[in-house]
Amino acid sequence: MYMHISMNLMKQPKKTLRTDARALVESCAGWNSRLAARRITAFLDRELAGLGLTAAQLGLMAQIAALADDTLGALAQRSGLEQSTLSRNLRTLERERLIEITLVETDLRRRAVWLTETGARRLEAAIPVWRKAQDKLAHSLAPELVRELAVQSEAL
Amino acid sequence: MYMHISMNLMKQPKKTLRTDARALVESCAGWNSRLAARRITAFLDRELAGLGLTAAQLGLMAQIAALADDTLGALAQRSGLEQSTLSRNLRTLERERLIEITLVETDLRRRAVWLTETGARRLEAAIPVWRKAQDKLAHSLAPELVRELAVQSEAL
DNA sequence: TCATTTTCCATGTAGATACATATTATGTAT
DNA sequence: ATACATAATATGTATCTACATGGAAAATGA
Repeated sequence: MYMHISMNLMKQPKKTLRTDARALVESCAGWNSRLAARRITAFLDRELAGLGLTAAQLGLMAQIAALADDTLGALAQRSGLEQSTLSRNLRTLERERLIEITLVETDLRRRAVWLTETGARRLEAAIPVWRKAQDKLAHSLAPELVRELAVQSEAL
Repeated sequence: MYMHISMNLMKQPKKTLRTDARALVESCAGWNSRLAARRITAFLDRELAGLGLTAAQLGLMAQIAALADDTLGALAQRSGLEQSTLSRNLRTLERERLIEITLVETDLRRRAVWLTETGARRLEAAIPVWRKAQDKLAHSLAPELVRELAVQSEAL
């Protein structure tokens, strides 16, 4: 307590700031989670190279393939993506004819998404490659750990 | 094993694809790491609202404050960011006069970064808020887990 | 010293992400 | 039935991210 006061009086904000900054860099869940995500995504992108799908696109297409209720809102919810983000991410898949988006007859505000034949084939081809990549990745870190993190982060 | 063969012969690629897709969605380290990062970042952004720094900017400024050797290349290395990504992320901080980037006299290819007085004050103000946010976040997930993940992902 | 290579950084291009806002369609209350 | 509120999605704007490439400076080699 006294030390804290004296530090303030000593006017060495630079040094304190550097120390605090180092603590943040070391322990910040935000920074570290993004760092891990960048590295893992880069790794998967390398492994998936040549398949015509990035790791992010593969994930999104799997979400679409896995979904029964397939309106954009439900998909955004399940994906943990902003509705507007999803809207734009879908656009690139749509442009490549991997998915289709159409009106829902019973409610013209809604849109439904599904994989095209091309999209289904592309996803089907990517999955075994993804499996190998995931196994390889598991040598360095446990996917269940990442899964656990994703689950826990839902509460935030 | 027999079942696997018979499934292939049964030609139900749709159903198999859906099952595979669900497995991917559940377990993919890429998808899950990005999902967790999105959620954690969104949480921190909410907690930091009004400070004039996003979670990403706070992290980057802390990296700068923590760094002794402060050329862009070294910073990119330490940050685990692409050099080009770093270059652009710095630009927004520079525009707000939170950092300064100048030539290194002894090697005109290099640039050095540091916090301005404004930047240092902004960071100093943000740190206690970040600490509170990190503590609050720790109720839902362990930051050490995220840290561990970041460390392990370096090997990929 | 001059040509070549290498290093460092910026920029072109493009996808991923989110907040605020606009748009259109549906639901509701009078 | 009309006016208003609500819901689903798209769009404007901005940051984050990375790959490929370009430009300038330094290092290297002959």
